[in-house]
Amino acid sequence: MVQDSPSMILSNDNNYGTIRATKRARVLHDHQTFNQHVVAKFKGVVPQNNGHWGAQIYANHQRIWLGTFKSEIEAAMAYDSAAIKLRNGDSHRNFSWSDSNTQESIFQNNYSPEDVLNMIRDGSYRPKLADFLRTQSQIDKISSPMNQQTRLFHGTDSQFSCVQLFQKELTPSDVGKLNRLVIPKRFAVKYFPYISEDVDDHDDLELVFYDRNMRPWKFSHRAEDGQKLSLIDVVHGNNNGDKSCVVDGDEMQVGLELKLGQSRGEDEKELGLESSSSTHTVEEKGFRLFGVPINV
DNA sequence: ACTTGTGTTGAA
DNA sequence: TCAACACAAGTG
Repeated sequence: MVQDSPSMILSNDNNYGTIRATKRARVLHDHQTFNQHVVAKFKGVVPQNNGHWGAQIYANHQRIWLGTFKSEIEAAMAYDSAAIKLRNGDSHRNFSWSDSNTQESIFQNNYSPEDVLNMIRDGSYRPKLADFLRTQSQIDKISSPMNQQTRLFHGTDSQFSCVQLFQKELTPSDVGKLNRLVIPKRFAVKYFPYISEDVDDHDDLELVFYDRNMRPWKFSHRAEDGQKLSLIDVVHGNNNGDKSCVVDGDEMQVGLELKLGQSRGEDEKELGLESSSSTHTVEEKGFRLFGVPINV
């Protein structure tokens, strides 16, 4: 029932792209009633006496059980997912580090290590990841090729690319003490979820953007459910000393509703900012955006 | 009765 | 760290 091929190549339709799994020879054992040429295995995957496969990962001097799975491949993927969250970049992966893995790490940024582990254990991880990936590709299609500008961010524990949604030149009021960033209404309408003008039925939540240092920038918004990860960045102006604020966005999950506040002009809407980031290292040159020093 | 996952150990 | 193995705890 179990094959003894030393290696196998899987082509996948999902988002793992082409994955090559290298199996390592394993000592034969026969404590199982029959069968038993369980000959190869993935890292972090351990055979169960009933033909199922268990997944485990070691972190901080302790073994963390990830659950049991019907196939060793599922178990191997569970290990990989846990490894992405628990280890930093390094560490062996059962499946090659593809762009999907990169996307997966972005997906995981929405959750704590415990959340990720729990989702892996209760089986909700894969579906959620698939959902995220699906939404992600949808976003890529929406943004027109002309505006599509890929930028590479180097986060503290991840590296990924994203698609620029829009860019806006900062105004004096944007960098003033009003704690708000005004963006053209057309951008809000085009890229953010629709929000009703109804002032009553809504709870204030926050929309978080992450800069290249994965520092969170929280904007007041209105939401119903779900989460979203967006990116924000600052770039140099062309000729003069102007700086521009670039807002990139990658929707991670559906169900979020953004609170854009009151519409002022015919053309603009504003975003209230809570200036979330806790501690920041001081810097010399640059300016402050919502009180947060911006290096240039 | 069968499955899951922890205890434990020896090897890398 | 890591996985092999034994077996107790958990499930229905």
